[in-house]
Parts: sequence; structure tokens; C-alpha cells
Amino acid sequence: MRYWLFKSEPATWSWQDQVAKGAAGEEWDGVRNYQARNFMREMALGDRGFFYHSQSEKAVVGLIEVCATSHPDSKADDPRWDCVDIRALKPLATPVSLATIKADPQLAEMALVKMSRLSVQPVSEAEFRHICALGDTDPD
DNA sequence: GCCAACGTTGGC
DNA sequence: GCCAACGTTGGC
Repeated sequence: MRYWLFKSEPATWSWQDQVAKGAAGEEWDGVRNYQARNFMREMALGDRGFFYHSQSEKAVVGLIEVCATSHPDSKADDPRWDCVDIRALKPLATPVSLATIKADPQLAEMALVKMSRLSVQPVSEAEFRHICALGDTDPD
């Protein structure tokens, strides 16, 4: 299993919006960046990831699961844009802020820190487990 | 609100 | 194919 991070502006699509979609999940549409799209094409059913609030909040707030592999983005008028569907699993008991991540030497190599504009990015298993621990949340 | 980083576009 | 101009993202 691989691990990922999905970034969203809460004003546009928040964790609460994601939770409201329930087990059926929702298409992660709107990505118009090749790197982010290519990561979504690599995702497998059951891959796990973080839901991150950018802008005002800047924190990892929840755990998600990939529930549909890559398919054309239904909201794109250009066939080059694919996306996956994800569903909310559970919130982090304690959100893990960007400041916390930046201050942690074990997380210094994360794309979140090094490539701040990338909206869909891979997370290593060690990073995934560490952030779950910081968030007082069972990764399973 | 500002600015740095970075992706895209279009002229040459 | 290069590069300047411009737009967008996201942290501060």
C-alpha cells in the first residue's frame, strides 16, 4: 500500500464536505497539474492518505482512502485530466499543523515542505505513521 | 495584501 | 527551442 496527501482549500472543499460524501466518496476533480495528475494515476484501490487544509488552516486534518482508481475528470473539458475518488475514513484526533511538520526533522523531506505548491503528493510509510502518531490517531 | 515559487503561454 | 510575460498557488 502507498500513502498520499491531498491538499484542499477548506473554503472550496473542506474535510467536512468530504465526510458528508460518506463511504461512496467523491471525485478529486479540478487538478490541472501534470505532476499531481501523474501521482493520481499511480494510486491503487485502498491506498491511504491525508486530507490537508491549505490557506487559513494549514494542517493535516483527516485520513482518507482511495475508493476509485484513475478515470477522466468529469468536470474537465479536456481529456488529459484524470483523477481518483477518495472517501473520508476518520479525522485526526489532533490536527497536525504545517508548523509542526516543518519543525520535525523526521518530516523535513516531505513534498509538503519542499514543494509547497504541489496539491497531490506521495507520503512515505514512515511519514504517514509519524504524522498519525503526532495526531494521536491510530493509522489503521 | 504581499511575495516567492513555479507552471503555462506565446512571440520570436 | 528559448525566454519573457503572465497567472496561480500558498505561506507568511
